[in-house]
Amino acid sequence: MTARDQIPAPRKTFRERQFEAREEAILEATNRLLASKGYDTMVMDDIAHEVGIAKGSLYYHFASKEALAAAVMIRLLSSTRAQIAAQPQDEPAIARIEAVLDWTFRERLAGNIPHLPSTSEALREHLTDDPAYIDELMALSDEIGELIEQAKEEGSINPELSDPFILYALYSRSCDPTLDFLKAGGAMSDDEIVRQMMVSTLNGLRPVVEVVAAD
Amino acid sequence: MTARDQIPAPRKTFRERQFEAREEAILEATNRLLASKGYDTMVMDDIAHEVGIAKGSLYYHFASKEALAAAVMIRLLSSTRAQIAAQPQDEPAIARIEAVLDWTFRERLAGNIPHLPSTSEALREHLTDDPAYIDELMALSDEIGELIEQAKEEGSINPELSDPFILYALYSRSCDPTLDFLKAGGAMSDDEIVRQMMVSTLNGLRPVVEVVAAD
DNA sequence: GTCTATAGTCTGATAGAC
DNA sequence: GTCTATCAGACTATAGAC
Repeated sequence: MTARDQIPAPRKTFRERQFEAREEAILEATNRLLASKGYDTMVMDDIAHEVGIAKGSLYYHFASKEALAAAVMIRLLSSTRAQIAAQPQDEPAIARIEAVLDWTFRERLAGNIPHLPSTSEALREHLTDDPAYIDELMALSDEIGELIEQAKEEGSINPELSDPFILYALYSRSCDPTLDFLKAGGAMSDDEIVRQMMVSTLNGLRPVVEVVAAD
Repeated sequence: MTARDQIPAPRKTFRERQFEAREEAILEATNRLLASKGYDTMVMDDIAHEVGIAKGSLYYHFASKEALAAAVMIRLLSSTRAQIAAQPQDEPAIARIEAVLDWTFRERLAGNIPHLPSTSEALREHLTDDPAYIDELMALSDEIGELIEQAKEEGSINPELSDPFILYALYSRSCDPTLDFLKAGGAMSDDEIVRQMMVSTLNGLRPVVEVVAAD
């Protein structure tokens, strides 16, 4: 903003770079642990051990376990938004919803997504008090809401289902434990699991076909 | 088993009756608390206070918090089985599935069902080690599996969805957080919530209607 | 009332970026 | 030479099962 604009201010010292890299490593490790153990079971020592740093250092980067978990969740929301943004704008809305859902299922199967459902009560409260989290969640919900509206206009979603219902249903499918059960069962390939999840989810939202008697 | 069988009910019965009544009261209170607060948030003092007994007395009836929660879950499974059993045998299987699902949603909305999804990791492990719970769960799963098979034979379920998938999907819908979100939103009546849940769930399982071009 | 688990703090030392 | 992120790890405080 000053006359010094000639220097684009990439004044990132190596120190800052390392600081950020470590922070990213902490987030990455926490993400993994959250996906595998869940919030309650994961203890701060686990994270410290996984990253290979002292527990105290964690608190250099994040004020609390909850704040750390919140940062991970925000990261998840924003990578989901990135997926939406990456969809070709000329595709019909329903196809874009489908693609994002497909991506979500596959990420879940790969163990890259911390599961919200078993999120602790304490964490949920903290989350709803975190403006950064709320902002990100609202932004994502708006974007999905937009897709839902478009898909309805295109006639590819059942109009008797309300917009909030569809939004929540999509969130719910993203966390659906069915995926974990089938994966744990080991009898189905990942592709097959995703296929059945997609089929039943999308058919559930599709408009009902009126079968007219042909006489 | 002894010669004393001639006396069918010694005065112990009264005591037993009270014991059982108290046990039922504990289960009822725990059920309520589990439904409203969830497992982690619910502390043993809550239960003792709710029932109006000393905390120590809880341990006279149940060995641990987990055992108590397990007993509540078994109770839930068996009341679900009772619902299935109460369905008229001459109805098509899909109608019976529909009726049980409807009952489940309404019980949830009424706050009578402890929500499984936020079940803690520790509890889940305990549950899977509890033969009584496993037995009940398997029995219920068998009964639902039976209905699924029948419904498939009747042509009312999409044959490209596997039986385990459908079973898990039904369990999943029973715990679907969408219900809680919509209820919390307050913008929809209970009937409307149930209607949309039913529509999307059942359409998701229904066979795909082939639309044949009419030329 | 007892005991355990664990989030979170404090300390004093250290290496290395500035 | 100073500052800063880090270390190891003992320590406190608290909640909650039992």
